[in-house]
Amino acid sequence: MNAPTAASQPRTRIQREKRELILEAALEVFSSHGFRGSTIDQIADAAGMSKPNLLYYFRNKEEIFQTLIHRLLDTWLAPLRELDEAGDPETELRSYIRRKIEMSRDYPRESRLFANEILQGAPRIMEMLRGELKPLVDEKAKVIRGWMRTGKLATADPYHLIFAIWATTQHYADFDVQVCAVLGPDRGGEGRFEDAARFLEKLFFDGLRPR
Amino acid sequence: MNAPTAASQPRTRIQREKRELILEAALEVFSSHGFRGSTIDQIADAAGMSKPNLLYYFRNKEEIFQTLIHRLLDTWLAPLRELDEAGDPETELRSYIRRKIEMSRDYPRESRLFANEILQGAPRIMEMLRGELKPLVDEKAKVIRGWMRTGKLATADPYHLIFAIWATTQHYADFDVQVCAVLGPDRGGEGRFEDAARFLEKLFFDGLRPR
DNA sequence: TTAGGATTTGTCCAACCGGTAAAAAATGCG
DNA sequence: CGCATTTTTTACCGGTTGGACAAATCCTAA
Repeated sequence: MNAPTAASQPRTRIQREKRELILEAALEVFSSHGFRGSTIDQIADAAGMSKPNLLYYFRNKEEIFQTLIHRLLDTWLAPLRELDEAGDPETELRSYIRRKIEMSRDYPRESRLFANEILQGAPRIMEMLRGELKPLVDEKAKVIRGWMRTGKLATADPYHLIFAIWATTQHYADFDVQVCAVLGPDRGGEGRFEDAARFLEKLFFDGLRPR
Repeated sequence: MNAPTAASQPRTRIQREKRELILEAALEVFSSHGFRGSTIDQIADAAGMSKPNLLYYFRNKEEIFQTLIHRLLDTWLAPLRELDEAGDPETELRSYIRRKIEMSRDYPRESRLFANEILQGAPRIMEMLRGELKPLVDEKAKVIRGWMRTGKLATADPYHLIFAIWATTQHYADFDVQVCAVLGPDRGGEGRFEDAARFLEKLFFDGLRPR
């Protein structure tokens, strides 16, 4: 009687497993074609089931996307949340940069999913940006400003600093094909993430002016 | 007799004007929905004509996209081309950053067009990346490495430096809605580009470690 | 074992999408 | 003007897409 699409919590083992399977497939498909560019058939294929079967677990395409992106947000924001006011500013920011580069290496699909959505004007996640992202950034911007006031960090706009860290680190996930095309076949190996991390830590703390 | 779709050069005044009109509309539509997410109807609407009429000027959707992106590439790479080996390294890089930020402010659609395409694996522009972008970056990377050897610039990987400049500056075009959502209504005005330029110049040259 | 719910499949549909064909209208030129 | 050429419109087509629905099958607990 109870269709799983109506249930907020899956009732059976199968429902839990299949919903996971679908979300994994949806991540794969949505992250590489965007919302409009992805079809339910593609997701169903990737999940190894028929379209009607998939639609038994999710009301529609929109609901798959929403479920997926809401579930991923916490993972995605985790590195920023871990920024610890009590820690040493330089150490904290260095490991934030490192963690973000590792996320680009290990979870590029998640990065591209968000990038795709924001690029198209974030019509489906604007709430999340204002409701969860902004408060978190506001909070951490205060922390960074506090660090700057102690003199342990040069004074700069903390918001643009956070943007700069996002941009540079996520670049290696979102624009991976470009990075690889420019670096060429010899330098395009897995080492690029380690190189990027080293470069960025140096750039962010020392800058380009020789000392 | 001669259909304009077969002609490399438009023959009449109307053909020149209408093709321009279509490309302008296509930029608007492609840049905000990506290739697959855009429909010929949307572009035709934006250009104020019917779909068959549009298809009188371009063979198909693919040709509109290719024409558009090839025409835009030069504009897009112009700032990097202007990097002058003979100039002062710091001045040259500062104005490169400024120009790129100005491009994000003045031509955000062009930035998003490329971003959208690269995010989805660059299936339609991979040739351009390898054939035009890589050689240019290789050349400019050599220039930057030369500057570093003179001691006027700290030593760092020039490729990752270029990536970092692209990432941070284009972020303000590609992720504009996120930037605005995080900065909030009070700081979301046009000043954000000027703030960004100031922040980035300082970051790239001085870094975050207090002096 | 078996009834009742959970799951899966096959079938179908209306809207949309890229693109074509041909007729109609507008344009330009001698 | 008269006529050829260019441009626009109308009508249409085959394929795809999101989604509905009911029949068939599977599972599980009593």
